[in-house]
Amino acid sequence: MMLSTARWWWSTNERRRMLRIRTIEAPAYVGQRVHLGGWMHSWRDMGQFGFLVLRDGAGTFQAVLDNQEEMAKLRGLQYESVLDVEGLIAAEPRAAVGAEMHDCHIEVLSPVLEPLPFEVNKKELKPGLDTFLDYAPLGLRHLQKRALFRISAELMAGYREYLMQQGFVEIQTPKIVGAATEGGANVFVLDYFGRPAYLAQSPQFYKQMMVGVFERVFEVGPVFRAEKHNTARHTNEYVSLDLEMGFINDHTDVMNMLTGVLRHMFGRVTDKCAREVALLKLRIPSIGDTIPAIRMPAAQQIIFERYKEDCRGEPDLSPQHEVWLSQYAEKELGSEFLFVTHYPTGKRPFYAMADDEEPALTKSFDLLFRGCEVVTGGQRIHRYDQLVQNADKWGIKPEQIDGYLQAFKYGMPPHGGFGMGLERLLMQLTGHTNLREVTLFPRDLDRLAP
RNA sequence: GGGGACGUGGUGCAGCGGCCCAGCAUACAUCCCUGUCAAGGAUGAGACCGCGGGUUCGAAUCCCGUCGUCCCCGCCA
Repeated sequence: MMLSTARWWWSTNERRRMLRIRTIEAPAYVGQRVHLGGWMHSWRDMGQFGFLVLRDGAGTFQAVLDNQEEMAKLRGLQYESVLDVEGLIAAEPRAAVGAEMHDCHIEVLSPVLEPLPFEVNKKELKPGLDTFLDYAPLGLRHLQKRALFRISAELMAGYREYLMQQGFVEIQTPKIVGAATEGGANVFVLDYFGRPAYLAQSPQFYKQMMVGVFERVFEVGPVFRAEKHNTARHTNEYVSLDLEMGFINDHTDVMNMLTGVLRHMFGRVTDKCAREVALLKLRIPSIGDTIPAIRMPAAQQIIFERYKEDCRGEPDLSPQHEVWLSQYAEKELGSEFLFVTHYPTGKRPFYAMADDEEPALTKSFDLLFRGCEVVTGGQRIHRYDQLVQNADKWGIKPEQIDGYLQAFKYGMPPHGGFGMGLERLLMQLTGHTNLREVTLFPRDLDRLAP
């Protein structure tokens, strides 16, 4: 249950100290005079009296005003004005939560005088994405919108909670880096006291180095991709839930850890976000002991047989392929999740461990969730000479990745890990179709503010 | 980087050659209402139909350009 946030509050109305409580705690204070502080969510003037719904960081609560003097204080105020309302919490069966505030005294803490650009107190948020993002500080106050980010917070909390139980240590790796050698995505270049530096596109190298220190590490942090992609499932900055773990047998150990942490994260959302889940009408997926896994070539064979498109031998899956495979997994395997394993060597970074029996394939995996890729991971090469050799094959000179190689030179255990896109996960969980809708302040091709 | 749509009061939409000096919902203003909870009712204000050219007797509507937005693909989380 949520901790009480009740605090003593100096009332300028009453010239005395009174308890300020949060709206969701209010029903527990029936019979007491308290303060509620919050935003004017709605105001329904019925003539002789009116209903004021106050919204705070936790929820909403209704106050009934039947005093013309108090009602007059709301004249000229727009919604979202910040009010302190002092009054008596009374049991009232006609109120939505069985209680409401009576005998209210209002103090206007911060008046809003200009009409809002759009309504934030309606059931659904109306404006288009661009308009919404222009007014994100306001729009994010919408109950559905903020429910989304409360769930996001619990996903992160669940991620941390589970991994710490599993002996992982949380780390923060640098986001300003001196070399951009991982390949794949483009990196942002910045001026570092006259030298070029880059925004980290992944904590990959650093979390691997830290396996040499703690064996098991994880990080929750931003990553930056300078790709000029313009799609509904890409942004240029996102939150990556990373982990890396030592002493594994192969990539399936990492997949099992991922399965466990996801199950825990969803469990935590179910426990802690019941109101948000109900508000958004979410269906939280259940995860059994294991998530089904299918090898890349077999996946392509299924696409060929069931959907009549021949992508066999292609190095990667297209978004359409991922949708099809998810459909297949749901129908035939009863799972909204599906691991696709053994991506070809050429499609994966130089540190990816090749499969023993089929060296053209890697011990790697992607996790598909309701049709979209949300995680990529695998086993890494841990032998120094092999890593140097492979880097060379990818055209990377050892001196470029000096610090990284050092970890391996001085002994690294077999290890692996993954990176999970927080917003991607949230998007799929909440049924949104544009990543920007589930990113607090998205950064994309042409949006840098707010 | 390639392809496809769409720009109409604050917001979200309708209208797609003359019935439109532009309609609806909501927001906003004034008023009515003693149980609202997407409150209801009355009245009112608010848009030179993204911008610039052109076609036409006549353009929100057709054409060209331009800017902006959205979507799909490449790439990826």
